[in-house]
Amino acid sequence: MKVKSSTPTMKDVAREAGVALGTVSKVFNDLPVGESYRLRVEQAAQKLGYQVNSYARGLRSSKTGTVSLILPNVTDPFFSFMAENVCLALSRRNYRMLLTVTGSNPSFEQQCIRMVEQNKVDGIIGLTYNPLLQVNDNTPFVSIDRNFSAAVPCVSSDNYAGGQVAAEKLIELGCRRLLFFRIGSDVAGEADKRGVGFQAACDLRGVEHRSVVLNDRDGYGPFREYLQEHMPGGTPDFDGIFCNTDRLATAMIDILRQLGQRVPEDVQVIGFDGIRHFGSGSLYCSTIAQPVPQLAEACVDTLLREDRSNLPSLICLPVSYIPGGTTRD
Amino acid sequence: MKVKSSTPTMKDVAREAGVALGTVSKVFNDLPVGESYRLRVEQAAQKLGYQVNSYARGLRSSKTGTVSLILPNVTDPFFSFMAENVCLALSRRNYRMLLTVTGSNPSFEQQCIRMVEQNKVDGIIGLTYNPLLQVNDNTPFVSIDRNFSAAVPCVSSDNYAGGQVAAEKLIELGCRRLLFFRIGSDVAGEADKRGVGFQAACDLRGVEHRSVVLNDRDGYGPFREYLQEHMPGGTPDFDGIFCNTDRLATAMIDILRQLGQRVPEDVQVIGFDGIRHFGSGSLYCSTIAQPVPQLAEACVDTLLREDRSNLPSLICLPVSYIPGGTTRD
DNA sequence: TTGTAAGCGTTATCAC
DNA sequence: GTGATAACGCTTACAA
Repeated sequence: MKVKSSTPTMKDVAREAGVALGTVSKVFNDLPVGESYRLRVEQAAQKLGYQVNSYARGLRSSKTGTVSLILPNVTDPFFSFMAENVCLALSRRNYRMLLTVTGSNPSFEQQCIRMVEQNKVDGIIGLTYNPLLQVNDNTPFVSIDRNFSAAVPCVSSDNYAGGQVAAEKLIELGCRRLLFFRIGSDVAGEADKRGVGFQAACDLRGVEHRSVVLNDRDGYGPFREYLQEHMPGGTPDFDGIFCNTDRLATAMIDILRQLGQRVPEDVQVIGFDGIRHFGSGSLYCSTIAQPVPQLAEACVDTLLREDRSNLPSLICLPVSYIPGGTTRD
Repeated sequence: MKVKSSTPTMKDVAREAGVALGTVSKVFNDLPVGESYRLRVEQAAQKLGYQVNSYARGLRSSKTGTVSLILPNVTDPFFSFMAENVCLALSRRNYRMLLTVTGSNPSFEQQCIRMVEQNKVDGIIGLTYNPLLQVNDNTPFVSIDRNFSAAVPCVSSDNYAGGQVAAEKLIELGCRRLLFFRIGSDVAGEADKRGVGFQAACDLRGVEHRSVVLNDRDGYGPFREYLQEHMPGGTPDFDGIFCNTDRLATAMIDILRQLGQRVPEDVQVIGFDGIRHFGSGSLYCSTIAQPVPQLAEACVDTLLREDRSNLPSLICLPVSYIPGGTTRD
């Protein structure tokens, strides 16, 4: 399976083709070259198995064909799906992906940025939690779900609309006493709009709603307590819950069932993300699905745009409601 | 959040520190340098925010500090967990990870190898399905789960022992009529030993066992039919199933339940991998868990070893049985 | 349109 | 131990 080879250089190709070094370079950069020359160079390159050395090219022209993706982790299905789609979108454009997982550690995030800057990538796509992140001005950066400033394009789902749709669906399906559960980091992000949209839609329709908002470090305990306390005599004083992620939703569904409630008969639940079961591909819950392939494409597209003079500061992609068995539809 | 900077070079650091260029280089390569000089250089570098340009270094010394990981996908929890752990293991050693997903497409796998070779990575860790994969002899390569030849180190779980343990557990828990279900690619791999170990252990204990072995493209249909056909009058003629992956196990458990069987009361099931539920972190089934962090560490360790003269051709790491509710323990 | 030559930032080889 | 200098493989003016 292994194969010998003493990596040929442009000089070798030039000699083989009987042309000058510069001509070979031009061929590989799609610059105008006499057709007969181009052919000879291509044949010579083929014969020698030549490939441009991207480090030499990177050194000379600061174009490395590499983009760095920075993610908190890649075990969460949303992130791993994102990683896969970014990787594919980059492959299509003949770019490579440098992946770094930060464990949501702000200082490590900063360190990663430094490391990839040193590595001279053509750009960075980051889903980070460090609000003070310092990124070198000449490294194109696209943020996922976090709006740093107008100068840094942010790609996200239409979280606000997603929250609205969740509320409308629950109401349409008969709910009148709604709950919004949210757990996440303290860092402000686009995802916060899920709750805002949800509440706005409830208010608009005059439907009662309450919120429980926690930080990651609180764990699910307070949610459980809330649910328990709001079931006097075993009957819940709520009939629908919108959770800010599918992960939270599945956890809440488990708790509800443990507490003797039926989902979706007694309580309907909608999550957010559109995570699918690893085996069957079915949903864990009814959900507002994020368009991950499109998000990935938008990130790559925005990052690699030729003209970076006036980039959009926010790119919002439409979400879609998908029934997943935890609502009565 | 953005910050100005016109990337300083070694020359700048040298000037700032009042030393020669070569001295700066030595400091950054941990070569012997007078202590006072080292200090001055470090201060100057700090002050200027200098970082070595890894492309220049890569061009000159062919050490790029980058390793490529090639995986079929990163949405399968086993692969994504692997990716994350490889990434972390590399980060610890100050290496970057270039990730490529191949979609199990053999020709694309080959193309990826070419691409990363062009990118001059320090090594490749690959989980591939192309049996004819051509890898440049001077690019260190470590294979996951596939034994190409003695020259290519392969890292895998102790699949044989895992199969044995699965059989022993099921027998210990009262099973007497066992089934082995396997689905996967045609390409021979270490994972094939799961079935071998299972069967050997059954034979050793004189316990009846049958196998159903399918190819990915067959889908689960034939398994369902097999199960149905082997339940005359609703009573299965088997009482334990070992599946070659957790994914398959969860699918079979679903089917068994649809067919009116109770798991684990009527039929006990053990899977392989140790995949955990994305939300709760609980297992999907009783399983033979692969030591993914250790596998990742072993890959990186083997790939980056200084002395590559006599590498092991196979590194087998111990697996462990974990009850997950689909066995009676 | 083609060939020549000067670097890009590092590392490594020498004299000092 | 330290400091000039020649590569590494490529791109890109610029000259032919």
